[in-house]
Amino acid sequence: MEQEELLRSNFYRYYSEKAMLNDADFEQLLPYFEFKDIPHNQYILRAGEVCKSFLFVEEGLLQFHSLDEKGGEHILQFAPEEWLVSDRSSMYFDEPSLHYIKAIEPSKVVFMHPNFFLEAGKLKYEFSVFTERSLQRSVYFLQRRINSLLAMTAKERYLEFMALYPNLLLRVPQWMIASYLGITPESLSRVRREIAKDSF
Amino acid sequence: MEQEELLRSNFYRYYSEKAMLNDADFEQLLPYFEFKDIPHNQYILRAGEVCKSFLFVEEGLLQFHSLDEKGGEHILQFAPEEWLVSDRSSMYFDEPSLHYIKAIEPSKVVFMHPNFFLEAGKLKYEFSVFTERSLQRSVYFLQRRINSLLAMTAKERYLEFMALYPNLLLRVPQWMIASYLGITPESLSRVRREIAKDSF
DNA sequence: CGCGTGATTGAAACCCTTCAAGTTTAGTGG
DNA sequence: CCACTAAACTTGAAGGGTTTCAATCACGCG
Repeated sequence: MEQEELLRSNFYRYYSEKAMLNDADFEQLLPYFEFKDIPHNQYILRAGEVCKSFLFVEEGLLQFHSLDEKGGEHILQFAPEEWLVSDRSSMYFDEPSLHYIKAIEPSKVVFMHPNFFLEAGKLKYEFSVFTERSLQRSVYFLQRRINSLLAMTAKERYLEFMALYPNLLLRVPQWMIASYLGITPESLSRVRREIAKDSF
Repeated sequence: MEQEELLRSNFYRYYSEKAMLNDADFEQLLPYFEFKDIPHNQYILRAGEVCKSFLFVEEGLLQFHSLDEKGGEHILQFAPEEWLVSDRSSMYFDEPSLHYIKAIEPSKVVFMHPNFFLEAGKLKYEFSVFTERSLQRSVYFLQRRINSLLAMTAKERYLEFMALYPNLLLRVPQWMIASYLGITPESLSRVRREIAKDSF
């Protein structure tokens, strides 16, 4: 890719701001990342494959999901611009993934080789700190989600979703949000009617 | 504590086996950990407090849970012998916890100061690798749990629980397992009857 | 226009909860 | 060792929330 394109990217801006990587660092790291365009509905990872990259979403929107034996799709995570997604455990333990990663908008994605993190950590200590923080934060969000699924009704979970991800409400079809919340599209439709009624 | 007691502990055996720490290393790390006896039903962490330690369960059984506004208890994790538990995000981001940690058996617990991990990592590279692995694994289990809550019925979740934690079945009252599964004790009772019926 | 996808609505079925009994179990003190 | 008690577990009936299936509506696009 063009040097100039890199400098303009969210990817560059994100890691230079958050983790203090500079031009020279990116130069060094060139072997460990690659920009790719992913068309709408294209899979990046399928169950059974071993996940080989961390994905940074430069543009667009990805989803991370599983399929049950009846073919039902269960969305574990949405990843819009500036989000990282991957199947950490498949990658880390070199085991076949149980999950899928798919572009639900035409997307530009940075594929980061696992060594990207190792090498970037060597270049800047701040990078390791930032990476560690990200991992801790993702544990926090996972726990919070479990707590919501254990303790809240569908309506409460939807209200929480609206508060946490207001930007996704506009971009993601309702049936996908329903899948994320663990309910059917029909139920979500009724929940929304309830909420609309409440606000009078 | 006695030197000899340390050498006999699960804590010592665990980290010497898994992370290659030796006697001299433990000597160095003495300022960063402390054994405590926790009686049955005593809290180690309450919502609103900032979590200050990682806990290694030497003996006994801890639970990590939240309370909803109606006083309902929702168990996020059980921690039997040789398990680590803490509120990572409260600790890492120095924020008040939303959770509770309580001994549900008389327990012996090793309180590990956050610097334990920093210092142990300096002493043995294997320790950092092992710690990183543990964190990745815990992300894996959290994701798996979310997937179960999204995709499975109560019965399926209980069968999964039996397969994953057979030893806890004997030690934990059913109403706590129900809380972990996100159902009422009555429902779990009926689920169990169903399963018993199936096996004829 | 006609088609396909997503959203809504209705009715019945299902799963799970709630509340209110019982029953069993484990622990305690006499 | 038994009797008593409290806690845990079970069971039933009624109710609520969600799903399922089918039909309808709304919209964007060739």
